[in-house]
Amino acid sequence: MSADKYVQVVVNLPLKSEFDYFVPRSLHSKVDLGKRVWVPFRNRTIVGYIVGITEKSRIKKIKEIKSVIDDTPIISPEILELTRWISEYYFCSRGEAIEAALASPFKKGKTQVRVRAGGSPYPVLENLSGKTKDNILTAHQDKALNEISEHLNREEFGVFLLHGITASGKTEVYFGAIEQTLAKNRQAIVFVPEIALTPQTLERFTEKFGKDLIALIHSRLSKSEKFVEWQRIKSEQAKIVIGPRSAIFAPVKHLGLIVVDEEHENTYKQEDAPRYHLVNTAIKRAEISNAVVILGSATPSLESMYSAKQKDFVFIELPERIEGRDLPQVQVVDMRYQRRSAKRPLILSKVLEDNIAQCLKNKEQVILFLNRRGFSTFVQCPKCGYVEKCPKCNVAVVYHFDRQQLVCHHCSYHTQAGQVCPECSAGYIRYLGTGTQKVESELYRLFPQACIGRMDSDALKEKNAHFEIFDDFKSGKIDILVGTQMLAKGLDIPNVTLVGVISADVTLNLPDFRASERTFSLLTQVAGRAGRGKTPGRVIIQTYTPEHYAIKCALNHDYNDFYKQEIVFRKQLKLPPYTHLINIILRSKNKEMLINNSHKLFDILSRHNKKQVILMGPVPAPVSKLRGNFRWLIIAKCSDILQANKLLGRCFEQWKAHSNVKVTVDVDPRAIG
DNA sequence: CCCAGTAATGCG
DNA sequence: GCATTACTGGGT
Repeated sequence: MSADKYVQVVVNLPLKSEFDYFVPRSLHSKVDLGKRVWVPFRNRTIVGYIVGITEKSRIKKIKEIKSVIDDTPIISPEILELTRWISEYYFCSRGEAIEAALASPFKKGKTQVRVRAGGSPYPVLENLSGKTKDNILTAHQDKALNEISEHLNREEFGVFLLHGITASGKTEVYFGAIEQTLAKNRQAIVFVPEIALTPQTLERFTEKFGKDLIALIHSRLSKSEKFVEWQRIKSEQAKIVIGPRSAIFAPVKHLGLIVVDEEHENTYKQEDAPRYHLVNTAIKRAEISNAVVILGSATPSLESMYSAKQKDFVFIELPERIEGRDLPQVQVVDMRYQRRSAKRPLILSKVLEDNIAQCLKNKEQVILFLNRRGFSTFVQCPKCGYVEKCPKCNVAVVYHFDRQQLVCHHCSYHTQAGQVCPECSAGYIRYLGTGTQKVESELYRLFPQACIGRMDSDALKEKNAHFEIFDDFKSGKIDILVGTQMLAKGLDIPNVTLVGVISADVTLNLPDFRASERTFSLLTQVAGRAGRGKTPGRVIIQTYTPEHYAIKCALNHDYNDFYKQEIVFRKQLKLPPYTHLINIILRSKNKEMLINNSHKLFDILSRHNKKQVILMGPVPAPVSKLRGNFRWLIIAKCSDILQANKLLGRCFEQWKAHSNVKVTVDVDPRAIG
């Protein structure tokens, strides 16, 4: 008679504990780590994931598993380990982390893919050559690749930070490293910030390796399409996985290389539980599999650059553009000294207007960048000063011209735009502040003969086809493209010779300690869109603060200078990368209860704190009201996340918050609040 | 002492 | 997260 069997199971609920179940003898041979089981839970039956198998349990009244769902484990030991680490580092349950890992083929997914006539809506891989093929590396590329190769050959874990200015040929280095990985019979994962927006990257990958070796994962795939890609990866037919951050859970068997392109991008941070950051998580996965990580960027995040300076990452550099192309000439326009008319707002300076006209004359294309969508960013009554706000979020509503609506950019609230002030009904509402729609209409007025396109998240919804805008711009149908930050990435169009930044101040003045970093990075990326062909490019940046170092350094294409200045400020204020932040966001519809419970939690935290963390707050969050919930904030700064999380865990147990006060913990948040 | 509405409890 | 249980207080 063999011993009894019990399994430890986690479920997709925000519960930190594991649950023991008895395994009936008939199922002994079926249970295995990483398999799913049906288990009785309260009065219902739910899916659980087996994370442990033992011969005894301390639970008195134990229940038994109903059945085993999978014939073979759907979660590999590596992913089990990775998700356990995610739950500990990012303060979520193991069940939630595993759920995120499986989300790709087994959960969400479009049931149908819309196909437009004459083409396909998302990048489709064409088998162009099927073989690796055109390339002589520059001296810098060669040197960078050699350093990485050494590591790849030893099959040893290591992280490389590849700092390559725009158009310096980072992709060629990725290609070389991938070739080496394939030669060793191992697989690679390549991360891109937003798959639908980088069709050109994909094209280059298929040209190089052929579509048979590539598995492409993105959010628009249907469930069955995702499943097919998953199978191709599992069976090792596909050797190269290209995808967004969720591809970190791809069932790659022999992982040799992880490439994170544009590693500084904010989209690599997941905004709901589990709130993991891809760069951090990719490094962990590589560590588990003895793989190599390449983080590539023209503007590395302060965190990554700091790690490189500390010698935790190996730093490699591509300081020159390929084919000896010059960096675009950047000009900063001080908007304080621009002549303005009393009639209309100042949107385009004379310099920018003249340069656009010149481009149109030369049949060259123009990109105009403004990181704010909508028409007017706020509406105000000139008589009584009333500014219309979202009743659920307490932020100013944005006027959208096409819909004739006032729209909240935080929730789904929208209302019909009126003309008369709803407060004093005396004044006529004024539409102030400039968004992409207003820029678009100004361009129609100034250049009636030009073809103008707009590219922001609203345009995608309206037309339901941003690839069309992309295609039209690429083919030269569109002369001037106006858009938000989604224009900053990946666009590689030789005929674009002018890039205009309508206002560099939008991102610079956000209440966020990363505002300077984001501004510098956006300006650099956006400037990199100009002059990718034979004609040298030109960049015009409009700003009211031309003396700011983020703008000056972007003007000089000087990342090192920017880093030097920014890192001092981070050190002084004890901000990342000198410390880790943990955002503890409390929310409730009941304001009094929220404030009470926030103070209560803060007191418990202070009492238990043995210098694991530095506590700040509790204060109203920067977004003090969101979708009807009031929000308060406690910030913890620490040097050791795991230690700090243990403290948080103990305090939450004691806290016993009022049941309508909810709390979320965001580890290494991208912004405060 | 009943019950409805709300807060606390704990899931194996 | 959410169903179950405990509690609170107002009403008869």
